[in-house]
Amino acid sequence: MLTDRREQLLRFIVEEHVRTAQPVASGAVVSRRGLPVSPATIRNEMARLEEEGYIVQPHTSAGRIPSDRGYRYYVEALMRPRELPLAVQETIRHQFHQAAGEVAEWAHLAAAVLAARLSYAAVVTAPQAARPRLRRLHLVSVHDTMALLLVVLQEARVVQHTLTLERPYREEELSDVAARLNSLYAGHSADEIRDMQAEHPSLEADAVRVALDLLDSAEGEWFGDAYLEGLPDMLREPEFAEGERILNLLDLLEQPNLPKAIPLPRAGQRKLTVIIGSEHPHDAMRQCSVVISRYGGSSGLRGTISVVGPTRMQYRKAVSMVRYMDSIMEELLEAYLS
Amino acid sequence: MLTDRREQLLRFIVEEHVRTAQPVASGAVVSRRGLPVSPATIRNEMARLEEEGYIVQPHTSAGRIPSDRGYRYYVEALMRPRELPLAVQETIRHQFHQAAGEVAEWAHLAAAVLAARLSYAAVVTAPQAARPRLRRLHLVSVHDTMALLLVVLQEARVVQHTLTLERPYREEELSDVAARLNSLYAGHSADEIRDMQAEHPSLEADAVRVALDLLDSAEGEWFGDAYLEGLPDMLREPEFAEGERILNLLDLLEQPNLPKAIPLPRAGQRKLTVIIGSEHPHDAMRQCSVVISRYGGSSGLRGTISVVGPTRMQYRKAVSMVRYMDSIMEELLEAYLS
DNA sequence: GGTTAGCACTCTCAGCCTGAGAGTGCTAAT
DNA sequence: ATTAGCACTCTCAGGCTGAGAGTGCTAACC
Repeated sequence: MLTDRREQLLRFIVEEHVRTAQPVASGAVVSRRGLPVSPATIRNEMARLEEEGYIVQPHTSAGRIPSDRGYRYYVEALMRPRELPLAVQETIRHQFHQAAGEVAEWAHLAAAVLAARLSYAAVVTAPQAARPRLRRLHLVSVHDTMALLLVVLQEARVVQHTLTLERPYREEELSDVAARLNSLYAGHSADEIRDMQAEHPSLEADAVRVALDLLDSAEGEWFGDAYLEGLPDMLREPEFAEGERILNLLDLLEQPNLPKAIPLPRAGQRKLTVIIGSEHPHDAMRQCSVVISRYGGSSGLRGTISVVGPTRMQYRKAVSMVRYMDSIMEELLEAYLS
Repeated sequence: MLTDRREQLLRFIVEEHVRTAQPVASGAVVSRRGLPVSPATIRNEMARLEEEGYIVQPHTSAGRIPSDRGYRYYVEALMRPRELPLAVQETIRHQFHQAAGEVAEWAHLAAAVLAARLSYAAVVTAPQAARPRLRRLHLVSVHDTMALLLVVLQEARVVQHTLTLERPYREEELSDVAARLNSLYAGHSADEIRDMQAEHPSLEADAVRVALDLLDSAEGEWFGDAYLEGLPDMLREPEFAEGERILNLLDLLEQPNLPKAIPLPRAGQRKLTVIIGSEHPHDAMRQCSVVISRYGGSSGLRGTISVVGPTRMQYRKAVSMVRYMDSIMEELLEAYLS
């Protein structure tokens, strides 16, 4: 445990460094806080904090900056999370009211709002059933020998695939096929459908096979519907000034790589998790911190909300923003998809 | 017009500079080509090319690099475009055979192939009707007071929106509504539907209104369905080493800004267009060249294929790749959507 | 014990100079 | 028209320097 004064000092160093992106010097601590002690005293305390690994010196004649361990201590013990101001809550809520026209749009908007308010990158995944269920399917003719199969999942997500027809079908025939399959399978998961073991004539069999494939590939929490916003904002932070770093992160944060970059917190863990710098499994992320939260669950639908910034992140603001977006997504789920 | 020897020289300078990313020196020209003249002769010729604006010297003691005007001359007169080797054509064709399951996937795959083969960024837009037409619509219940409206466009693209219901509807009621609207409106454009001026009861009216909105917003060639691949590859070219440049391009090439970055060639222009460096309207693109082509048209469906790279681009390869992808997209359109 | 004044020490950073190397332009001869 | 020869210009990496920042240590102090 740290003494009270050292905690205060660590807090100040973290917050000051986050603000200025510069090392914090002993003199600056005294003058900026009007303390009744001399810089030398602060230096002694700093030396102790450094011994214990909470802060480091970039070089001999620089001030101190927090280490990842220091940030961790700050997040755990010193941060004092705060609710978002009511006015901000109102504004955000209003934005969602305007645009709540579509489910995937929720996630997109959530990411955009997070990114805009924090100037970091934000990733939000659309709500997804842990075990995807078929809500309804449709067949639409697009060509003599081709039909479009639309699969609407429980969570109002639509996935599609084309089917090759072995003979031309009229639009009504296709509707009939879809209706028949719906009456059998609507509301069921892939496994349940497989268990039914029904025999189908050719086109129906094709449709069922493809629908099952689509259901299967809709499983897994990350894939398919993650919205990333604000990446350039984050990359403008001074720690990423070097081109090579930008490119590494760019590679890593492209859609298909997201799961590698941001590991999902285990289901058992508490709702909101912070991953700081060297705690990341992936090298390129070692200069970043992530605040991530899972929403949903009660309704069977889940998703994640996360913010990616430099380790020198405004943790308090990021945490309260993520918490709030989480609650908004929960509400929307509750209201529209239960 | 340039003398024959000066043309040869310009061609060599362009191709050598593209290969090495370095200024080309008079000595290098002689030794790398085994010419029976001395470097001094080359220098005299270079001085002439420079006077006429085809090449420039980064500084007094450097070799020459092509100016934008030099690249332009190269593209117009010296490049000798070539068909893609048959083996490559085969491989690519094969990839499309494998994955031709979905229309939007064509565009995505085309972008991915271009990016991978050229190591530049590629943008391909999915085929879109100039005047969008409704192929079919569907209504799916997702909640007591909410339904999902699916609008399938002529080109087998699906757009969706949710409707708020003023009372609960059964699934069959929704199907009936959709069926009625389909029998009236399937195959028509937004304007035609508006002209019919039909009166509808509440839910139907809502559905029609939203469907019209969706049809309207599906208009315009750029918006909605552009696939961008390979951006990091391009940004690794040495001309973009500086972080600030990367960020500017990153901002500009994000989905919503694409139309600003890559202006569409006018319909009247010839099929394939090359835009070189300073010819770009947008500042941040002045170090880039774009090879862009429009595909489709005959079937009423259109889209664009483009490659974005540094001005120091492998124009010949880029042009032949874009040409070939264009022909592939045409074929697919012809085969599946006519 | 904790605190502090004083000071030597270390390190970075920007500016400047330097020599090597690259490649040119010019001149005069062919 | 070509070219050998040479002076010239410019970049680049390396080394040096002085200013500035901030520290750690010591010895004195409360």
